Amino acid sequence: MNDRQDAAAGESDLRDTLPAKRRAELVRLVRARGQVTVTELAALFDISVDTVRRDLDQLAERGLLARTHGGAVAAGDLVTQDTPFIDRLVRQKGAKARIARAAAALIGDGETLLINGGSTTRAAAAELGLRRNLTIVTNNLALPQILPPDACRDVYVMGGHYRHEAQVTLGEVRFAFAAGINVDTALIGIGGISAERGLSTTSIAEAVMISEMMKVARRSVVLVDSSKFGHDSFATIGPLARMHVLVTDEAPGAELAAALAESQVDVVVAPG
Amino acid sequence: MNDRQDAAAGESDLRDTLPAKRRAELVRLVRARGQVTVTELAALFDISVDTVRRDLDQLAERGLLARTHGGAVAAGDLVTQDTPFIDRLVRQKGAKARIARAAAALIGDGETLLINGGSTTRAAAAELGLRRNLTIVTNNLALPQILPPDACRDVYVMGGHYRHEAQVTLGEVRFAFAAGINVDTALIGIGGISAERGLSTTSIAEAVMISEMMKVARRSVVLVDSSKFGHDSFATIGPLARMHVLVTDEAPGAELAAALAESQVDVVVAPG
DNA sequence: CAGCTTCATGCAGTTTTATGCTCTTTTCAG
DNA sequence: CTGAAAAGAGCATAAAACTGCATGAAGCTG
Repeated sequence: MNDRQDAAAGESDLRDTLPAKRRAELVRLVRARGQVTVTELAALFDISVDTVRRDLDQLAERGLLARTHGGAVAAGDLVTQDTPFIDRLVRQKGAKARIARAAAALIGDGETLLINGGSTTRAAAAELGLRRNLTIVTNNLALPQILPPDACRDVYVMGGHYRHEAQVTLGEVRFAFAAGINVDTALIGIGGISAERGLSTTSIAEAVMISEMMKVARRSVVLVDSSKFGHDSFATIGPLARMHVLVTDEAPGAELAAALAESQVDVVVAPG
Repeated sequence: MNDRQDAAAGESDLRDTLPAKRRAELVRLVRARGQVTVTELAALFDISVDTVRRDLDQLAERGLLARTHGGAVAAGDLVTQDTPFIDRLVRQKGAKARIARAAAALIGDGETLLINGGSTTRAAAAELGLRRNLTIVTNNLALPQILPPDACRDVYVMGGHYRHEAQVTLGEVRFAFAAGINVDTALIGIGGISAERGLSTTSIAEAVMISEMMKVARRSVVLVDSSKFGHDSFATIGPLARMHVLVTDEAPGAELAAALAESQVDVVVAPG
């Protein structure tokens, strides 16, 4: 390793930087290079590998990068996709799978569905193996491949700008909804839900997309696990009353439960 | 930088990648090429064949690819295509990959591209690793994941009806092109080409889609291997004059060559 | 300012992971 | 049917990760 001057610009004298700035620098590095190793960073910042590891863990927790054995890579660069096969019908007992099953149970044969991105809705889609003659519209590019083929009469993918990290398209609304569709049910995964701020998600584009989806659906089913109760994501989608059914893994607390009741939302708690 | 010349752009310097990133890269590779061999990967990543095998096994377990004797193929390809063994790789290296490289060489930095479905255009897209600031619009749902991330400023996916066998969307044209786009170049893979009937492909919907794509592109580049010379697919796209450049692996015969010349089509024969 | 807490850091010991090597078994092509 | 290539099963090793702990700086409190 080099003592001081590094070849690449912007990496000179990274020693004696404050922890917070060091982490910011670290994120910049991993984004620029694509990948970094723990030992490499330790030498670069002149700190121990333990500190580097702790930094990386913390940044990974915040979703700013993806931790791997030996180092870290840029956030979107890892494959985290689940198995696209139907044998998941039995497996998995986590909250997400339970929610997925409960949500799938709400769907009847022949329905038209609108499904947005996110791992929970993806899991729900995979649980639709026993349904028939479904028509499905989605902005999740991974979904068509994992949908049980026998269950779907037609699958439509919404066009738009591709967002690499989430494998979804997010569009100028005209672009996505030009056909003017109407559906029975929208299956929506979100980022946060609270009594005060209602429903929220990570980006404004996605919030707009979800809002549009809810408008064209006769019934809006929101899938969210209990860890997101009382937590608000960046972009607000709308008030609780915008959804008709909430599917989750644990009963919400008193405040949220009251707000949901007032908004006439059916709450489905997935059985263990 | 490298002492080994890399077969394709976007595959440069795959050695010394972190295990997790290497597997992600591996998935991208197999999706782009359709299939890969163990020995080839071992050389590419500079690791032992044992490690490659373990990687492939693990990824197959997660359903991200399908394992075969000698290598692996893309997840969906095992069922739909009759791929008994990897010998197709040899054939592909001969024709498809050469065409892909030659086509990618026609693209400059900052261009806007329209790319349709098909394995040849998919291979060409994977060769764009050295380009920068591309804007890409496609109806191929597998493409966004195999496009070299550094090469693309924006990726748009066209909405429409999902066709499972080909992993593409085929739309009511309004649905797909509502935004009214205009692009520099259309990269088009087709099913057949002949002096009498011109360009053709497998389905009417796809023929309509390709026809629309060619209309909004300033330059239409058609990719087709020599086995399709003189062969007509089910649905006619239009006359030869609709395209500007033909990229193929062998010079066409006299009759077709004459027709191409008359239609003022530039013929690019990919070097061996 | 003394005493307390919090945080960041580094160190040592243990556990896990990743990798390559060898040997045997299986698969595939001619 | 036979030989070569590929796969599978152990095994050894080195790197990385995890755990608990000690240290020292910074910040807060009365």
